[in-house]
Amino acid sequence: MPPPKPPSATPDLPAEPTQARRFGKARTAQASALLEDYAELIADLLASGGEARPTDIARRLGVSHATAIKTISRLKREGLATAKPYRGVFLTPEGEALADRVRARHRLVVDLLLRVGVPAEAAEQDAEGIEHHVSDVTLGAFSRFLKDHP
Amino acid sequence: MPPPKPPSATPDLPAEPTQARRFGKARTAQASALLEDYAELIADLLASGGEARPTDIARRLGVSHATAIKTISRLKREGLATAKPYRGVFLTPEGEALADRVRARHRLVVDLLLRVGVPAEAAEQDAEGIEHHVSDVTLGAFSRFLKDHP
DNA sequence: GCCAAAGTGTAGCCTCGTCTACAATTGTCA
DNA sequence: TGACAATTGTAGACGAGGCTACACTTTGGC
Repeated sequence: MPPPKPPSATPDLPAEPTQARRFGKARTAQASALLEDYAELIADLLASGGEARPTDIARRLGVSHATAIKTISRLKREGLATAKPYRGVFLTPEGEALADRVRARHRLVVDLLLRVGVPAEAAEQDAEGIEHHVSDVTLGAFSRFLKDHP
Repeated sequence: MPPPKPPSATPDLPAEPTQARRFGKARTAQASALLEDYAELIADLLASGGEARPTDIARRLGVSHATAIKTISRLKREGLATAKPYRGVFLTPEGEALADRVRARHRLVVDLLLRVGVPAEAAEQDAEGIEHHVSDVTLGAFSRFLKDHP
């Protein structure tokens, strides 16, 4: 490859740092996505059934119980959950706060999708993946849009 | 934990299989996200600069060149790209098709976000993460919404 | 009271995506 | 022409997230 192309081989695309930052953020967002899903699900189970058991969590998420247990360990490591052996999982205050935020965001994303005409089934499905990448700014815009276009 | 709760410990949440399917899909979507980003970027570089070099790709994506090269290998393994040592990267027809699809989807997602009032900067940023989780059904809805609400 | 089934936990393995460090190639310019 | 700087490629490590297989608790029902 020719070295003398002075600064970059691609003059017209957006400045690299911007694009790199964007991709990087999308990558890190994905990293916390799993924990968010777990927190939300645990909160749901606790609220409705009273118990959050690894096997139930695994079944809901479509993974093996071993995987669920491993991720629950990570949740504990990050201070989001507590669990004593053979005793079910609970959320710490931070875990609950996270779950609340996630739940609100999920609802908002689904509502927005429905509002722009996405069928319910697809809205739920896609929201599961989309929600983890919606920034607060965008969330605010969604909420405003829904208020103005009921 | 009590064994005799007949079918499940959580009676009121949506049926497990549905939810598991949703999460599973979100997980696999994320798996192809990287390849999609690479394909799109390579197409951009090829179109504008004429060359797609591993180092440029790495810089744009904000990763080390080693990471880029490894991912390019995967692209080749999956039949999306071709590359000879020290000679730059090119897309196969399938790779180009993928890039086209990804680019169109990206544009549609950004447009939709802008249309509902998301600031340009946030729209671009969030779209980078969101686009990989937007199904064809949802994409169709977006396109219809934009046509009906110009 | 015991016991078998269900749930829980552990170990070991795999792939992906990322990195750093080191080796090899290229191509210009002195 | 040959050396040097940049690019490219390779090796090895690591953590996340997944799985299967195997071991250990718990607990209701007999």
